[in-house]
This record gives sequence, C-alpha cells and structure tokens, in this order.
Amino acid sequence: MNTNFFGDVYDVVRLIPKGRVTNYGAIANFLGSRISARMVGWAMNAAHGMDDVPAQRVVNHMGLLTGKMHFETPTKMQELLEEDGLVIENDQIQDFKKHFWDPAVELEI
DNA sequence: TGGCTGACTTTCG
DNA sequence: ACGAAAGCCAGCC
Repeated sequence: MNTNFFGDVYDVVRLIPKGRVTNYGAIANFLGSRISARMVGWAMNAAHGMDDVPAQRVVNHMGLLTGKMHFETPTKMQELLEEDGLVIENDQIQDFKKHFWDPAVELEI
C-alpha cells in the first residue's frame, strides 16, 4: 500500500474532513510531481468498492462531479456530498472554493 | 514487450 | 475569452 501511490491517494482521500472536497491536482501535487492528476483519477478508478475511500469528495478543478458516472449510481455521488452538508447543483459543488480542502495546506507536509 | 487508455490540469493559439 | 492540444504515469490488453 504505502509503496504504491494508490495507497497514498487512498490515505489522503480518507483524511478529507466531512463537508470538504478536493481536486485531483491538489492530491497529485501533495504526493509530489512523481504523478500526474490523471493518475489520481486512475487511482480512484481502482478505489471502486473501497468504502473507506470517499471518492465523492474528490472532484475536478472546478468542483464538477466528473466521476459521478463511475459510482454505483450517477446520483450516489451527489447524495453522499449532500449528506456531508455540501450543496450540489447541476453536478457542480456550490461555493467550491470555500469547501475546498488542500492536503498540502491542511496537512502542511 | 509494446502500446492504448484514463474519474485531470495547464498552457498556448 | 474560448478552443484545442500537450503532459503526466500506472494498469491492462
């Protein structure tokens, strides 16, 4: 796990506080320039079935739920985010900037 | 073994 | 301001 960047991604995603969201680029930047934002999304693809990985809190750079289609149901992602207290409209997170959670800043590594 | 794919981001035109 | 293209790396034929 720790050897694979997948594990790092999962760990970061698990650390996302409730009601907060982050984007792929932030995670990629936090893990280091060794990976690209695409790989984060690729890692999330492998996160399927991992209940410990709140992939719904990971969205694209503009707060759009691009990965919702990969969930059990396209609306599942929005429902989960709404349960966290977020406001989703037209598959986009409202006040995304305020709810944005940057691991490189919050974790201050 | 080699090449295509992908839940993205950034920059150039 | 908008559109298109490149860049990145691991997993899967």
